[in-house]
Amino acid sequence: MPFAFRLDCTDGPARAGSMDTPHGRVPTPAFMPVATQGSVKAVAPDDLAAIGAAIVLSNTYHLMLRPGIELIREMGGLHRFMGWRGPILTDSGGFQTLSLGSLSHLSEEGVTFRSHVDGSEWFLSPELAVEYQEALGVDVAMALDHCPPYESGEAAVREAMERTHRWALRCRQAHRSGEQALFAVVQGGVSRELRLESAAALTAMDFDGYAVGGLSVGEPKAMTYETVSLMGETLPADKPRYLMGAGSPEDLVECIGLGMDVFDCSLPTRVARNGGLFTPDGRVNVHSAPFRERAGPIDENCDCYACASFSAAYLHHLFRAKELLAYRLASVHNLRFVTRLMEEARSAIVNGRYAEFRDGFLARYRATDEAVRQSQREKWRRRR
RNA sequence: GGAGGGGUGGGUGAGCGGCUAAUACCACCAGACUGUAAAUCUGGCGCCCGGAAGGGCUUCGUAGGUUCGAAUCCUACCCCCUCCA
Repeated sequence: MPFAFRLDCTDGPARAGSMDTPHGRVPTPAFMPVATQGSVKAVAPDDLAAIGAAIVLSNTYHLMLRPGIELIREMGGLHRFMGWRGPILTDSGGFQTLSLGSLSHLSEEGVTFRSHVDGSEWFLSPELAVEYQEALGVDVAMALDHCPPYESGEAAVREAMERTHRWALRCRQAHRSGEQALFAVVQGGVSRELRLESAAALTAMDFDGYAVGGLSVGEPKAMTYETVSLMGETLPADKPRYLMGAGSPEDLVECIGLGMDVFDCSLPTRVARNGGLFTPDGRVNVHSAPFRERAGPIDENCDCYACASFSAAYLHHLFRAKELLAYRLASVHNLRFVTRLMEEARSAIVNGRYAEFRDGFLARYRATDEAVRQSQREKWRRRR
């Protein structure tokens, strides 16, 4: 089955739809757990299925370094290799030109970089990124882009954007697979003008979907939302919009409201491994003292395996003892939290009550967050 | 009974005349984390005042002593460990 996106309904800028892929349907809004190296850290595919995750993201960059694209191809493709039957989207490695900036060098041809694994020298071009993703057999491939740091000047942002466009075209031309979708990445920093220009240039090349890249890289939140909002208004309505790298509960709820369909983020799983757990009343740290004797689950109303089966005190203990189960349970919980958030958002959109849903969620999530901070501040003050 | 070694902040354990309110690790208390080089990183951790800079007070088994100055040297005492009998 070739890739197809269907928009089911809208509620203001918010959209409910679905992406059909060779490995199944993805209802949107959708959150993609991040499986950088072919594994969502600390959780198994069974867990992902139980969580209700419809699609996961993996990374071409990491997989090419280890274990190597050719090996995965020989093992029957990434799906078989990692034991995941559902859809997979791979990032091209574009983000690593930023996050591993000190190890990489950009040229028009592509990016040369040193492996963080063994120091060896590697090269990735738009053509290779496409070839590799085809070899991995993933459902959605991303065009290689250049994601500049937030601190970059206007000229550098423009340069990165224009290079991204040229690379996107090369990816488009190199892309052969009829089954696999290819998404392009809009760049342009927080400049309205550049973003409009980028969206127009890439839309003209006709991709299967459009990602908004270059955000959540340290810019003020207001600028993120402003840019996302602009993209929600600008990108073609009949194609999926993927906001790359955003995944805090607040960002998800806000950005769905601004017209985004798909998200990925390492935050839920990374934060989980450090004891940070999402609840409707804000993020809590189960490693902290207040949870030592809490008999109830982390979140009374959560239907995840961790909350259904274990007390907060037990999770607290697992973290203190550095038991490996802690990472799994916490990751399962956070992934279920954001996945359920997607389900609830979709339902709200379908019922034409998205604004209400969003405002209600944010008010509660932030209010308690703020109350907790306030009480912490007072605690500090009293101690001193 | 004889010979030797040792007692340092919640724990392990450095220091062995001034640079030491005292290294480091752990524990503990917090914070950060957004297309994952992350089961990571950062800060705090004797008491009091201060937002901080900083200031004051009390600490290295106990009690004395030597010295301008002691966790560091001396004496006595208490306790612990090892080996021999």
